Amino acid sequence: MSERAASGGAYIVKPVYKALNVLRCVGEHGGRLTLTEVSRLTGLHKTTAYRYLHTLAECGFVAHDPRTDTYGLGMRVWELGRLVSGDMRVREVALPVMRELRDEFNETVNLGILDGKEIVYVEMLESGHALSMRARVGGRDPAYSTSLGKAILAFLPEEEQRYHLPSRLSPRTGRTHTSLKALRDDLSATRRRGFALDNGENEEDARCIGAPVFDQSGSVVAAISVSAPASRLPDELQPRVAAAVMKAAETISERLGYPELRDNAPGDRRYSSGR
Amino acid sequence: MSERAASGGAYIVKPVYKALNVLRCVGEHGGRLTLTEVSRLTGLHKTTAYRYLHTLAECGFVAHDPRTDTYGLGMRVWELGRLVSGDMRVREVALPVMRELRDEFNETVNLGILDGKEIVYVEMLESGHALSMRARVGGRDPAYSTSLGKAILAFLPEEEQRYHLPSRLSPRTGRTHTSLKALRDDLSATRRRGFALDNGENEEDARCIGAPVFDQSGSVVAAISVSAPASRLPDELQPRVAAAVMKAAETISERLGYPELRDNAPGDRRYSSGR
DNA sequence: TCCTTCGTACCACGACACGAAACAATACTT
DNA sequence: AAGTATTGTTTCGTGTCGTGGTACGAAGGA
Repeated sequence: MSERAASGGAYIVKPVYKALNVLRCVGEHGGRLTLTEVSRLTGLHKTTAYRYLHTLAECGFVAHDPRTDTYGLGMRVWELGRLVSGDMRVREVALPVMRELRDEFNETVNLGILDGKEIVYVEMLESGHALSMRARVGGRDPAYSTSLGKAILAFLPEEEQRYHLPSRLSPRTGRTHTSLKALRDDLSATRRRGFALDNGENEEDARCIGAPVFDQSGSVVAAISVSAPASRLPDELQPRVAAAVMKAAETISERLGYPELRDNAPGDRRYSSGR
Repeated sequence: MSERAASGGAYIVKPVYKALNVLRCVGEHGGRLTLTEVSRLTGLHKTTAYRYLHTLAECGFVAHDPRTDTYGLGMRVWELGRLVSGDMRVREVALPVMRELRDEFNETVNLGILDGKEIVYVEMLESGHALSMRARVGGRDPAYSTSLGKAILAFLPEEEQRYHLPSRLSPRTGRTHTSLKALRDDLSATRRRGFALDNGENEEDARCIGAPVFDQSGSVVAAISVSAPASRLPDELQPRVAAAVMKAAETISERLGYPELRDNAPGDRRYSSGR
C-alpha cells in the first residue's frame, strides 16, 4: 500500500499528527465510534488507536462511554471551541448585516473564513426557498473554487496568497479553474471589480457572489457571499446583487474598524500594502 | 521518580499527551502566545514546543499568525466544538426551564455536566443582582465541592461514582469535605432527599442547591442548580428553592424522555409539564 | 459447542522524538 | 553604530519509547 506523504512533512511529530487525525475522525462521525472502527477509519494499528484514544480521553478530548465501549468528542473540545467563538468578532458584527442582505434578495447568505487552503463556513442564513445549498456551518470547501475563497485570496498580499493556493487544482465541476494561470487572472479580475464570482465552479448549477471583509488593520479576515441556484441568479441580476454584497461587506468592515473609504468608485478598492 | 503521576499512567502516548497540553495552554491564554511563552508555560524544551506547534498548525488546531509570530486556536477546534454542541440536547431542552427558575427567585441558575472529576458549566443564567458568582460558562470546578457535582455523583452507579472521585480531597474553603467518608455520607443524603447542598464548600460565602437531570435511559447526564450568596439563601428559604430546583430538573428529565416514575402507562406521559 | 470479534495486555526492536548546540534575524542597550 | 540579548529556525547524534505482532479472556452468533 502506497501511503500518502501526508505525515512526512518537516517538523511533524507523527504520534501527535496521527492522534489528531483520530480526534478529527471521532468528531466527524458524530461519536459512537468503537475502537476497531477508529482503527479501520484511520488505518492505524488497533493497539496504536487504543493508546491514542486513551491519551485523548485522559486529556478530556474524547469521552469513553463504558456502557457501549464507544468514543465521542469530550468536553474539552467544546470548551476550547467556545474560546474560538469568543475570538470571532466578525461573526457577531456580520450577523445583522447578513440578515438585511438575506431579506433583500431572499437568498442564502454565507460568511466564510480562510483556513489553510480551504474556507470554513462560519455563519449561514438560509433563504426562504425550499431548494437550499449543500454547504453547512462548520463545513469546508476549497478556497479556489468558491466565491468566498476567491474574494479573500484576491485581496491577500501575494506572498500570503501563494501559501493558501494548492499546488494542484482538482476540478470539482466542469467549470472549475484547472490552471493556476486562469485562477490568477480570475483573482486579479475580482480584485479589480471588488467582488468574486462563482458560476458553478464549486457546485454544479450554484452561483455565488462574494466580497471581502477587512479588519481595522486593513487585512482581509473573512468574506460574505450570496449564493443561489443559477436559475435564480441570471446575468441581469448580478450587478445589483454584487453591489449589495459589496455594500454589506463594507459595512461589516467599517464596524470592525476598517477606515472608511471616501471614494465610492467601484474599481478603486485597494488594500494597504504596508502594515 | 514522580514521572508516573506526572504524565499519566499506562497507555499514555507522551508526545500526544504533551501536545494536547500545548493546545490547551494556547487556548487558555486567549491566543497571541509566542513560541517561547508556550515553551515556558508548558515546561517543554523550545525545540519540542516548536515541533508540536508546527504539527498542531498543520492539522488546523492552532493558527500561526506570521505577522506577530504568535499562535492561537485554529478553526478546526471551533469546528469540532460545534459538533459537541450539536450533541448536547440537554442544553437546548434545559434553557427555557432554567429561565423560569431564574425568574422565580431572581438568582443565578447553572447547568453542569460531569467530565472526569470535574463539572463543566455548560449554561448559566445570571441573576439580576449586581453581585454575581465567579463561575463562567465553559469553566470548571471540582465535582465533590459543588452542588452540581454532588447532585450528579449521588445518582451514579457506585462503580462509576468511584471513577469520578479524586483520591485526595483538597479543601477549597474551610467547609469543603476533607474525608471521603464525609463526602460519601453527604452523597447518600443527597440521594435520599433528591437534591444537593453546597454551603460555601466550593466558594466562600456561596450557597448552591442542585438537582440531577436524567435522560431517557434513566442515567444522570447533568444537573441544574441555583446559586447565590449565603445572605440571600437563608435556611428558611432553602426548602422552597430546593423544591423548585427539583421540579425544574424533573421537567427537563421528562422532556429528555425520562419515563416518569408514578404512572407506568405507556404512551400516557405527556401531561403535568404545564405545556 | 465452536468460531469470530471485541477490548486489553505484553514484549522485543528499531524508528524517531528529543535536547544540546549553533544558526540567522531581529529587538534592546550602550 | 557597534554590541548584546532574545527570538525563531535548523542540524545532528543519542537512546528513549512508540510501534506492530502476538496472545489472552470475554462476549456474542451460528
